[in-house]
Amino acid sequence: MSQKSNKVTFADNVREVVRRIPKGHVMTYKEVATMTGRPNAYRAVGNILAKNYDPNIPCHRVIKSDGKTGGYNRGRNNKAKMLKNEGVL
DNA sequence: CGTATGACGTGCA
DNA sequence: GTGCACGCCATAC
Repeated sequence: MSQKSNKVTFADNVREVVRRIPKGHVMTYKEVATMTGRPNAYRAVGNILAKNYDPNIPCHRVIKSDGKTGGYNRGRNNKAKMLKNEGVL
């Protein structure tokens, strides 16, 4: 645990948090930022995901505070559709 | 080290 | 209700 010699950067934290999001649940960038400890760094959160979106990370479960899907793969793909497919209204 | 960028958020007109 | 501009944080170059 605890990252000893491993440098945990904001990106690592964000990825971990996003990966912890259960199916049928979505979080806003601000929420994720708050979970990482930087409630005002929602900007960095989007930046991290934007540059380091992994296939194991449901970044599509991360939406905007407006309830909009925001973006996924540098685009909009069918984020809203896939979310609905998972059980997110 | 400084600048630029980015999948955002909020406020105001 | 919609559109524009500014602000914030971290990473990359």
